[in-house]
Order: sequence, then structure tokens, then C-alpha cells
Amino acid sequence: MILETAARLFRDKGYSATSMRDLAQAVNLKASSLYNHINGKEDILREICFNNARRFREGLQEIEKNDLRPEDKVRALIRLHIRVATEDITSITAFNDEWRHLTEPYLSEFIDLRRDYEARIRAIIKSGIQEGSFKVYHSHIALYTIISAIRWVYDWYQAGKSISVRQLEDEVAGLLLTGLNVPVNTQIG
Amino acid sequence: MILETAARLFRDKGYSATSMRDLAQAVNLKASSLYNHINGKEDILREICFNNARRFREGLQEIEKNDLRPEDKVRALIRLHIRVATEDITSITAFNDEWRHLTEPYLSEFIDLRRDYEARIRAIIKSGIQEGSFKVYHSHIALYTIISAIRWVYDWYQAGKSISVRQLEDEVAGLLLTGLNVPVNTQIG
DNA sequence: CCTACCGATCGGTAGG
DNA sequence: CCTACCGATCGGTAGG
Repeated sequence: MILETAARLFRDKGYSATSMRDLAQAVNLKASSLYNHINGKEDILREICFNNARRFREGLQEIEKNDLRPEDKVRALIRLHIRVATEDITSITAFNDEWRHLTEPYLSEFIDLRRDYEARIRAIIKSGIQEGSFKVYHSHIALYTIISAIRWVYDWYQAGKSISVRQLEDEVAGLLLTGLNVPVNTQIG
Repeated sequence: MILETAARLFRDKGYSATSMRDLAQAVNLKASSLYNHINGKEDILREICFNNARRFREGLQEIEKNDLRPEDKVRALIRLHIRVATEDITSITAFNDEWRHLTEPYLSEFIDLRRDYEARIRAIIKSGIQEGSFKVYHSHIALYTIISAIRWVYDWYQAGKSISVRQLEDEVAGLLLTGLNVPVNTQIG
């Protein structure tokens, strides 16, 4: 309860601008009583950040285990990000925006986790380039363009609106894998 | 000088976690002396946010003025975001991450500007879909996938590294317009 | 541009 | 779980 409420406040006001008194009031406690449940403010942030990092890491591990073509791994990765984001949209926002308020040694640990995650995605992209199924780009550019595109889904996708999660997955994957443009030889105009 | 320094601090620590004393020290003043140059802390944030909003708005206006095919407008838009981000990478970070700390009525004004900006990009995408040069997606999905992909370039692009701005523009545009995948009929494997 | 200072609020603790 | 309270720090002002 405290964690979920904190995630919502962190999302709405940011970590630094959320006081322990804000959080206490939101869960109907006095500020001092919070310390029977947690050790300090940063504990909460730490939990949110590393919980979500684990969700992504486990999802990626699952993708790597299966023997898929690079294209299908990227597709699965897009699905993973959309699923994680839509399942717990509040805490994922805090995770994405507020991790930099972690202090050492947790900050470095978090950055290392992220670096490892990105390196593994880069390996997928590189293998696709090598076997000729992906176009030849700088893997750095392809990596971050794709990650950026899918990292912020929670920011604009309104669950329950006219677009289903399935449509969302298919269209984002379609756009990133085959592009916005209609190929010239099949074009109407 | 104050604005540039503040943008850097906001980027590194966040708006809320940056104190006027931090800023004063960074420009070799006492905190109270800052108020001879600015009216208050939020003044600085406001300036950063609306300055950058204007840069994007003017860039988009330029793109709209020229009679380009939708595909080339999207290409120009990608170039615009990359150019803006690489020209002033510090203040663009503060702009992207800290605008929500604006208070009313500026917060609403800022959100309205952004909404208008996005609506105009959506119009470009819709026109491309209508004339058959873009694949048929929900314009909502295409819009935000593309915007997300290009909004965070500053976050990962290291100027001066092995990749030039020109290569960056070409590859990001290539990826978003024609996709990561090699078309099946030209595939090697 | 500074010193001196304001009331408010911060994260957190003592003690019950 | 609470009341009471800590020292530190906040954005900002008065006055020169």
C-alpha cells in the first residue's frame, strides 16, 4: 500500500517534491509512523526501481532462452515492454523518471543493470544484422531508437481506449520492423 | 549564464532537488543576489521550457510551410529534433524532464503548446496515410512511436563520437520510414 | 552585490 | 500507531 501510493506520488510530483508527510497523509498515517514500515524515503525508491528492473530482466531472459529469429526476438521485446508498462503503469513511470535520485552504491548498481540490459538487446540487433535479416545500421542507433520508441508507451497509451493491447503490440512492431513508408513498388499514388 | 547553469543543474539533479543556493554557488554568488537577475526559481524553469517549446514550434512551422511529401516532412521533423537536441543538449533535457514542475497557469499553457505540436504532426501522418504513401496505422500509435523515438536522442547520442549528426539523421529516418527488417524478397538468408 | 534573517518545511528520531 | 521535537535546509525578503 505504501509502495503503490508512493509510486503514484513520485509519478505525479517527482521523488524530490514528494515529502514523507505527503505520503503519510495519502495512506492516513502520521509521517513518523511510516518508519515502522520502511527505513527511509530512499528505500521506497530503491524498491520501485529494482523491482521494475527485475521485471524487464526476467522478461528479456525468457526471450533469450527461446530459439527465435532476431526479428521475432525484437517483436517479443516490444511485447514485453508494452505488457510491463500496461500491467503496472504507475510504478513504471517512477522507475523511468526517478531512478537518478538513487544514491550510491545503488545508483551505480542500477545503471549497471540497465547497461547490461541494453547490451543484450544490442546483441540481438547485431545478430540480425549479421545474418542479413536486419538492415545495416549502427547498432547503437538502432538500439536506442527502438528502446526510446517502446520505453515511453505508458506515457501515451490509454488502456481501455479504442486501441487494444494486441493492436498496440502489432502496430508498434510493424512500424519499427517494416517502417512507416509503403514500399515504392506497391504504392498507389 | 544563470540560465545555462540552472539548466545543467536541473538536468543533473532535477528541478526540485536543485536549491537556489546550489545555483548561486555554481555562478559564484550568494543566493540572495540571484534575485537581482530573476524573480524566482520557477522563472528559470519557465524560461527554459518555453524557449525550447518555441524552438520546436518554429521548426515545425518551417516544415509545414514547404510543400513536401508527407515522407519528407517526417524526415525533416526527425532532422529538426536531432538538430535542436544536439545544439543545446543541456537545456533540452531540463525541458523534457522538468516541465511538470511548472505551476498554473503556465503548466496548462505548456501542455496546450505540446498538444498543438503533436496534433500538427498527427496531421502530417494522417495526410500520408490518406494519400497512400504511409501504411495504415492508428495515427495515435504512429505519432507517439515516432515522437518517442526522436524525443530522447539527446539521452544517448554522444556528439563527437564515431557517428556524425548526418549519419544519425539518415539512420533514424531510415529506420522509422522503412523499418529495421530487410524486405523478404531481397533477403539473403 | 552582500549580511542577516524570515517562516515554512524537510527527513528522521525519541519515547511511549 | 501517536505526540513532540530535532537540526538542516528551503525559497525568498529587508536593508544597505
